[in-house]
Amino acid sequence: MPVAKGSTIDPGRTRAAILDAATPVLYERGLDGIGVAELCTRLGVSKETLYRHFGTKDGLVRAVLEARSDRVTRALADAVAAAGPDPADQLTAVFDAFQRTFDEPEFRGCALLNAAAQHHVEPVRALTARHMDRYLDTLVGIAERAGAVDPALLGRQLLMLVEGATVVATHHGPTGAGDHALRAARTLLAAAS
Amino acid sequence: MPVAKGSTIDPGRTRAAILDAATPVLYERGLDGIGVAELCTRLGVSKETLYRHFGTKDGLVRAVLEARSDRVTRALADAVAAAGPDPADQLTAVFDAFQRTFDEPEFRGCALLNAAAQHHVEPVRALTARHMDRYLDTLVGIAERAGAVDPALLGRQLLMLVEGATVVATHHGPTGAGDHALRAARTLLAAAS
DNA sequence: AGTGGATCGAACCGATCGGTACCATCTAAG
DNA sequence: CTTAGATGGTACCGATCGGTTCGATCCACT
Repeated sequence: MPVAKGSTIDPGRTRAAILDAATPVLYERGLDGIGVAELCTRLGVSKETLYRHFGTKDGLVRAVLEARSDRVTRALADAVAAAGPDPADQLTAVFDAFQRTFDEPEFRGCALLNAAAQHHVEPVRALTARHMDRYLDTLVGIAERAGAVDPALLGRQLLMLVEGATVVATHHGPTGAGDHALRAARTLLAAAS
Repeated sequence: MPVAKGSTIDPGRTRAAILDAATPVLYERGLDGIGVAELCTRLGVSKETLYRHFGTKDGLVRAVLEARSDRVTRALADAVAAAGPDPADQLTAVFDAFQRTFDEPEFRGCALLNAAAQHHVEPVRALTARHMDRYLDTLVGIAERAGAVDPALLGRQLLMLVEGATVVATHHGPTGAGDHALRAARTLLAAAS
């Protein structure tokens, strides 16, 4: 049956729906862990539609990763903004937000880091690098507001704690990872100003 | 031509040679980034020999990862042991050792983390988890010798710095990563005793 | 009413994959 | 010298992969 009986034909919506549906599947199975055929079955679209919208499997992958990076980065910035003016509170907001993702049953590590390890080709690695730059911007901002002597250094150290907590939560268990990293971050913050 | 003209026929040596030669190739290309046929060409062995020794591509992968984890873990423990009794010096030895690997031109991140992200199936993930436990043992040891109030906590925080430094060095550039992480680690060490 | 575009389902394509089989040839040991 | 086992090279197998094509069908717009 071509075209679902009650479905609305709207290319924009179709594209967005594919993106939303493909994101968790590619995250769970890995970029190469699922073929285009099975992926289309799961998404409820035909291969022709997928290829018309994204051209290539890699095109879909890039779109998914970009959207994910945008969403996560925005969520983190929002959490920081909602935490008030105190840099210590902002740090708490950051690591609380990460702990919430660590505790999700589907958590499998940072999607961007996983993607870079899987397709270690330039286009994907560039997205991961940009993702990390965005994190770094947020963290350096906190360091600056805290009056750190070397905000760039403290920001990078905080980035290491964020990424380290993610890795440890992925491979050594999520319990307490956010809190342990937060306590370390507070110590660094207190010592840097 | 079967059997190289001057080669020694010694199954043990052949197996070890395959392991040694396959390790950098699988690291550089990714576990799924190279097929068995090309891999065998690079290693200079026939597919039959490879399959006789390792049974499966996954068997080879597991053997490579185990050997790599053993080697890296031992090198880290040796570096710590050679640093003398001062926990601060031992920390320096740890992060200096990591910085040296970050600076290698072939550096592509932690091989075990990459593997877990690529083949995210249980056998490989278990190896990565064990690898991380080994790191943790070494770091908790340093925390204990430093007289930390909660050595398990400090050890886990140091693990986050180690893994975070690795991730940042991989995706944001190796320059100074080890040193920045070391300074953070020293701060934590000083504050924890 | 009718036209054009979006979609589905399925068949199909060439390439590549992991893995197996076979045989000629060489080494190692008796 | 002989024999058993290890190896290289090559061809081969079935499965799967990303991607293309085609026709039938349905929606959206005029």
